[in-house]
Amino acid sequence: MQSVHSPAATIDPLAELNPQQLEAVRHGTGDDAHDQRALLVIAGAGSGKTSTLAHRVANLVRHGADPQRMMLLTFSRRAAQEMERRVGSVLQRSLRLAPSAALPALPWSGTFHGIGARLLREYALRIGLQENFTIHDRGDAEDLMGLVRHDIGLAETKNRFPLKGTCLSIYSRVLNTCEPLDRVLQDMYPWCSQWESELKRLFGAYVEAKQQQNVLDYDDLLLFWDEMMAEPALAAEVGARFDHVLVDEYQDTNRLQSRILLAMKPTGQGVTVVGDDAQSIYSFRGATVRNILDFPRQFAAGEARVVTLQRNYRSTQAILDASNAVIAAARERHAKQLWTDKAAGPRAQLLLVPDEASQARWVADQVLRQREAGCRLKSQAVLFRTSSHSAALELELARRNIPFVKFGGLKFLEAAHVKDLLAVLRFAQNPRGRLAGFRVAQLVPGIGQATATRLLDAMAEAAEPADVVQRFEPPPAAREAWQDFAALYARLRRPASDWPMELELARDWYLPHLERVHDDAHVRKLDLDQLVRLGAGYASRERFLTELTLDPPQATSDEAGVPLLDEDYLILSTIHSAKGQEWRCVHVLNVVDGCIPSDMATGTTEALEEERRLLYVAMTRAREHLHLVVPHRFYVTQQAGGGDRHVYAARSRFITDAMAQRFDQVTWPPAQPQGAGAAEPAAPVLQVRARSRAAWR
DNA sequence: ATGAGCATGCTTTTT
DNA sequence: GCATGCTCAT
Repeated sequence: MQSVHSPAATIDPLAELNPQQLEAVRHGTGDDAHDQRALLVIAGAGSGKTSTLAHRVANLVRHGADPQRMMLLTFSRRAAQEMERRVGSVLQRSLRLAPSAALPALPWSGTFHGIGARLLREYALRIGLQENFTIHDRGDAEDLMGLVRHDIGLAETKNRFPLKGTCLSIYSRVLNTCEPLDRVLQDMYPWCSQWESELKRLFGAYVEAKQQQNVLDYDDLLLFWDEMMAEPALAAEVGARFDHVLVDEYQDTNRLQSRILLAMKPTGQGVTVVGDDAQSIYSFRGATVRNILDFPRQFAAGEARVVTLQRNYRSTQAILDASNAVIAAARERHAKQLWTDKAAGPRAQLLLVPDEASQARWVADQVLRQREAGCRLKSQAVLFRTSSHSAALELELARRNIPFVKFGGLKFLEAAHVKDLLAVLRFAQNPRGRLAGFRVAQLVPGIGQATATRLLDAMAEAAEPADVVQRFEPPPAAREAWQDFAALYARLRRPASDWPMELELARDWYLPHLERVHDDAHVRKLDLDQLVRLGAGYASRERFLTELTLDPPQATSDEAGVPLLDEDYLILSTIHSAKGQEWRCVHVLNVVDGCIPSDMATGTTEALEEERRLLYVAMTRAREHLHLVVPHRFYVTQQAGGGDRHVYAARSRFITDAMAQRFDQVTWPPAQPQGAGAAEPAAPVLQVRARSRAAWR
């Protein structure tokens, strides 16, 4: 958001744009209508990218484009909603709509995977899919890979065979990068190269299993879409449905995604992509910067028009100086230097603290200090490489009653009880899904693996698998409990939908089993209640299941419910989840070697370069204040409670000595003449307070 | 055949 | 510190 306007003052919203933004917004419309080339917008951090894209969409609509015939591919549903909101606001101002006028909906906006799922469901019958397919998330996909791996006898090889997770990563990488298996093995998984033929066999069987079970994994959503586009008639039909296809964060797309885009719009007419190669941080998922670098020369009708946005509206010059210095050391990049006419502002700070505990204390202190200085908690963020890095800080914040919301690294959908309840719904949605069925059947006491397998085999044989559930004969001990489940299942299978009522029914059936199996059932029940509340927001069971797996709750606030949103709270986020966002004040934790770059990622130069861009992304989120915290002693995780194994960490290699000159270097706590007590001022205070509280109990 | 009880190992980022 | 995988008694 680059500036604030009073609604009355602005009639031509384009007046607020700079010449390059204007060029991007107007391309192909008005005076420019003769130019129907594809458009590439290279948008540096904070250069008003979202605003430009929103204006472009609004401008197209003003020139007669139909929002129903626009495809907007964004990185998350949140980004899609934000885009919809801002397009609406621009249109409202430019067309002088009444504030109450209905904003144009962009029904085809979402992630590649989300849009893929919708298209595939719509075209299912024409491309040989059943339209009630369910979607496996990463965990499900791994589990299925594990089962298949076991079934075809690769689990007990003489030399250890790659784990199921590794197998899935390899499989996924082959598809997303469109590279042959041997190449991928050589480049990324050299230690698995000896298993090439076995892996090939495994992947074949895995694909077979998915198809028999009417399930798709994440990669299938792109793969089948791509295959659909390889059929000229279908490609033409789908392509013709959309006059405009706009892709945000193009630097984080992979080969498969760019192929889909090209197949839909081979001439490039109506195509807009926006991105910044310096912010590419998803290569672990197969994304490649080549997409954005090669984009201009891909289209039949000629080279794409390229517009570069270098003017930064977000950060002070001091913050840009520091960020520019970090990215300037990158090996290969689209040369570009961000500039601003904002005041210099305070220099970025490099904070040297003794350990993680003091890091947490310093950040908490600093957050409160900034708040006193008028910076709301919501305008401040703490960023970190890995979700677990915020653990110490979370404790400290809780102790001081500082509310926060954490983005990224959420494992809500991975909790066993949440998976159980969702499996019931998925089993009802798609009776051929073995994973869900297997899980659900074993919830019934007296039914274990053997009986569950018997059930699912019978279902796989049957023409109407759902009927098998009703007439299935479990062992006598399980008969009564099975009847209860069969009744629920019949209810869930009724064609007339009574969503979200059926979600409650499923939960009510599940609760006794939850209590039987888990001794912390009361805690887990809260998650289920949350799931039920979440479900009420979706139109149908299918939409709920699909969108929950493709776009799971991002933040703990999604769990905590709406009321919290009114309050002020601090943002905690992984750097990945901070993409596209900005705050007045940003703290980056653990700017030490081993964390940034992660010690998992120092193997190849590519991986290392990505870590550098990650730090760059973190730094460029800041508008006014930027603090990089460097804890000197870093505790080793994964050790039994109370352990004090630690390593002495060095400042991240991305901040060289020369670069450090651009920062204010501060040591905290400041050295005391006597030293004693300086580091732990909080301890005695807390004791006194605890005692005074205890007096009232 | 089931499931309780114990040992082991693995931990980045996300659609 | 948690989930998965194993063993063993029922």
